[in-house]
Amino acid sequence: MNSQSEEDYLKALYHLQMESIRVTTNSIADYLKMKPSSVTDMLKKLAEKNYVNYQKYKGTSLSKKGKLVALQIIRKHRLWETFLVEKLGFGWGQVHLIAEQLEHIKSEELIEKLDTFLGNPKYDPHGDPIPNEKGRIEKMNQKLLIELKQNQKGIITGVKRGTASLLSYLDKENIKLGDGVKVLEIIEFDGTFIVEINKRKLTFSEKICLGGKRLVMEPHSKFIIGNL
Amino acid sequence: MNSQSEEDYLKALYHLQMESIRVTTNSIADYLKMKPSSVTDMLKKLAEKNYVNYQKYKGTSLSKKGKLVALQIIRKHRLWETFLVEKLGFGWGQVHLIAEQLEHIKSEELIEKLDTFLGNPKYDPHGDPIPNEKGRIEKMNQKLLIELKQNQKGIITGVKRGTASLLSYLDKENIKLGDGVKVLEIIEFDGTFIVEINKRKLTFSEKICLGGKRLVMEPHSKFIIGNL
DNA sequence: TTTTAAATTTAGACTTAACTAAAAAAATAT
DNA sequence: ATATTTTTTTAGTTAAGTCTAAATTTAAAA
Repeated sequence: MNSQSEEDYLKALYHLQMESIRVTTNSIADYLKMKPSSVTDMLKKLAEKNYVNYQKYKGTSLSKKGKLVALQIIRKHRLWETFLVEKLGFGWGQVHLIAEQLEHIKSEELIEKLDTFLGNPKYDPHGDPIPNEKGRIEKMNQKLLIELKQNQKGIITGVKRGTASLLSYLDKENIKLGDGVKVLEIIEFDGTFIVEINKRKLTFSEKICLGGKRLVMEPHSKFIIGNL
Repeated sequence: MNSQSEEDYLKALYHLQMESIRVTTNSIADYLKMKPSSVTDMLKKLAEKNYVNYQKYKGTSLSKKGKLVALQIIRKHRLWETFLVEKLGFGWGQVHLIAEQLEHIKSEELIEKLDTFLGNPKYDPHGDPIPNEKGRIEKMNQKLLIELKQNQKGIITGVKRGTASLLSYLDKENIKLGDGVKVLEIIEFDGTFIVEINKRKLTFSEKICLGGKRLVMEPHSKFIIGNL
C-alpha cells in the first residue's frame, strides 16, 4: 500500500512526463510546492520500491509499475471529478481540490462501482480521458484552439492546463464542454482570438489560448477543439 | 484544521461517551487499537485545543466544541455510508471501512451537496441518525429486540454495535431495514430467539440479540425495533 | 578552459503520531 | 491499613515526510 505522499509524487511524475521527457528534481519540487531536497528523498524511496528509474543528478522517469499506479490515481481523480460535476452539481472550477483528496481513498471495489454508477464515462468534465482499470487511456482526436484559422469551427472538448481562475471564469461565462466555437477574427498584433460561443461574441487573449511561456516551442493551448 | 488522527479520537470519544459517562484512557486505547500512552499524548493535545476536558488520571469528556466536531465527522460518515449503499449498491457490511476514509475529506460544500443529492436522509443504512449541519440529532423511537416478548412484532430500524461479520451475515440472509420481525419463541434455557422475517423462520442466539458481555447491566441488543 | 551560476544531493533538524519500558497514581484485595 | 494489582502517565525511541544549510555535481558564461 502506498502513502498519500508517494501517490502525489507518482501522479506529478506522470503529468510532468507528458510535457517533457526529462523530469528534473526541481520541476517536481515546483509542481508539488516542495523543496528539491525533499523531492530527492522521496525519489530515492520510490526508486527503492521500483516505481521510478532514478539516477543521481540524471533526472527521473516512471517505471512501468510506477506508471500504472499513477494512472490508477488519475483514474480515481477523474472519476471523482465527474461525480462531483455530474451528480453533485459542482462547477468546473471547484472540483480539483476535492478530487485531490478523494483520489487517495483506498478501495478497488469503490472505484469500480463509482465507474458503473457514472455510466463508464470516457472523459472527465475537463475533457481529459479517464484511464480504465488497466491504465489504458483512449485518446481523443483533439486540436488546440490556437491551431484554428479565421472562420473555422470546432467543439470544445476540453481545457488544457486549466487553472482554477480560468475554470471559474469559464463557469461564470457558462461555457461548457460540447459548446460550439467559431473563430470570427484573429488580431495579428497580439494574437487575440475573437470567437463566437453560444451566439455570444467573446475575446480570448493569447494567454488564455496558449498558456505557458514558450509559445513557439510548446504551444499548449488552453482550449481543445475536437469531436466530443 | 484538524488532522485525521485528531478526528478519529474525537469520534471515538463521542461513541464511548454514549455508552458510559466516564471515558477512560484504556477504553479509548482499546477502541482505537492503540497503546494507552499514545492516547494520553493525544488527549493532552486535544485538551490544549479545547476539544476535551482532560485531567490526569481523572478521565476525559468532550467539550462543547469537541462534540460539535465529532458530530460533524459522524455526519459525514453516515452520509457517505448512505451514498455507498443507496447509490453505489454496496451491502450493509462493506461500507464501514470505506466511509471511515471518506469521513475525513475536507469540504463543507461537498457534504452539503451530498446531503442534497441523497435527499436529506435522516437515518443511515444501519438505522443510525444523521446529525444535521449544526450537529443536531433526531432520535428515533426504538426498542431493543431483546425487549420483545413472544408473539410481539416490530420493524427493523437499525443494528446496534454491528460488527462486520454480523452485517455480512445479515446481507447474506437478505435482511434489510424495514423488514418486519415477529418473535415466535424465546428459548428460556439459553435465551435464543426464534423469529420470523420475510416469511422465513430464523434463529438468533442471545449473543446476536445482545452483544457485549454484561447482559443484565448493559443490554445492548444488536437489533433495534422501531417505527421506520 | 576556467570561472561562475544553477541544479541536485547530503547531512542534520523538526513535527506528528505512533511505540516500549519504567514510574507514579488510583483502585482493589487482603 | 497495607499490599497488590491495574490504570495512567512520563520519558525516551522510532518512522515518515518535511525543512534549512552546506556540499557537490552539472551546466552555462566568460
